[in-house]
Amino acid sequence: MSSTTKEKLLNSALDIFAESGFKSTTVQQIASRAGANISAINYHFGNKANFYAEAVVHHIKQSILNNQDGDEESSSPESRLRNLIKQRITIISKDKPPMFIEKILMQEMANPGPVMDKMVEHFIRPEFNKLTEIMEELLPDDCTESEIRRHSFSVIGQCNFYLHAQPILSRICPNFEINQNETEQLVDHITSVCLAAVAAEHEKHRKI
Amino acid sequence: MSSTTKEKLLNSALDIFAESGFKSTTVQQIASRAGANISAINYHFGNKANFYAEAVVHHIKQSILNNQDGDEESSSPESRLRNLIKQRITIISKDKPPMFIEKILMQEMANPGPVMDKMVEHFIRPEFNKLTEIMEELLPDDCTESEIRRHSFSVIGQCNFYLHAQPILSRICPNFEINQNETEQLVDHITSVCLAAVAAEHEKHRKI
DNA sequence: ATATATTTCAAACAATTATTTGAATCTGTA
DNA sequence: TACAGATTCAAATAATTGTTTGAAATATAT
Repeated sequence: MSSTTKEKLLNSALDIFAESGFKSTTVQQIASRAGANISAINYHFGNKANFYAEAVVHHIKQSILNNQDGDEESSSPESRLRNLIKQRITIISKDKPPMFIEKILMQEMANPGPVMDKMVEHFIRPEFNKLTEIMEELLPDDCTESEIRRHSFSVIGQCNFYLHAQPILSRICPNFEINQNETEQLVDHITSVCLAAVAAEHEKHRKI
Repeated sequence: MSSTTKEKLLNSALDIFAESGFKSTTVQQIASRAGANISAINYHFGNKANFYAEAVVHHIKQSILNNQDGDEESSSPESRLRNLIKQRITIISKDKPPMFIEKILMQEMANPGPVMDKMVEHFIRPEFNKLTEIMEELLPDDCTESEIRRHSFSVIGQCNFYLHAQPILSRICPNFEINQNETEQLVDHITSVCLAAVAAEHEKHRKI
């Protein structure tokens, strides 16, 4: 429990930024929650914007370390796809309400800044590349780059909806709750939708 | 060109709010662009928050009026699905870069406020209901509510990805441009993915 | 133990910004 | 024309907030 002020600031920062956004969050709030003086932020990080950026990458790196479970490179592309979808959807029930990084991502999508680039490089692009590899294996060999890309986007789009559209979901389907059971059903659903699409693509290319 | 100050304010508001978000937007900016005095906003709308809300619903209602093209209630559920997807995707190329309302929606998703409720009631729920009806027709009769819902979400998720993840897309696939041609291909793709999933669902229910 | 560097803190600073105010101007009406 | 209400405007207000400052406290190294 001997964390430095700098660490305490970094830890207090993310959930407040995630909850209220960069602009609405005051350095006072963060400093208070960290039990630190206001000027500690400028002392350790220079200014608010840089502090925000450092806090985000700090937590991204940390969450990457935590989620480095075996990737089972060997298994079939089908089960690797399922696994990727599961990892993404599971964030909802595992992270419970928080999902700080996803909320930050939302804000950066609505209002892109320098932090968006860091998020893309640190965890979006790697995951997208992994997904693309899987789809390349699954789809017919004569699929174009564009076709593969569209199938990848279909996977991401379906997953992200549940991660990012919670405020819509809770209003449109108040009884819809993503518990452990629903999570499994979602993973099954999205996986079979994507695999059905893959099968249809094979069918189409066979006819030609 | 004889628009009242109130109208000029409403028209100048949305794109600035969409671009910078509620908090970052200053009433000064909007008043300047409208060629109005700052106090006009408080005079006509009471305060900034209410002005923001009124501006959003004003433009939602207006855009609903503009997009009230024939809905062809009679045609097949397949073509109605395709049509719904097309309408949604076409926003990108039709609205060109702006897409003010979608940007506002993004911000409300990242940081929900009273405006989110109005957006849900005014155009999200109606569209969702329409989609649900279509999916009910397409899917096997013994599909559960939950299954139908998941299929609907798959449609929305895929569409919304292109509407909302532009900042990610432009970074991850700099050469990916959604022009007229790509729009058509996207509509085709999403439609066939969803119909393939529907077909698979029929297949599954037949076996049981 | 002393000197040096680092870190913390309360207070001040400077800039921004939503909102109010009260006079001036315009608009329609009798 | 003259009057009443609505609207516009420049200026003032009040509150917030990121940043700076310089002294005090703490840690580090000699």
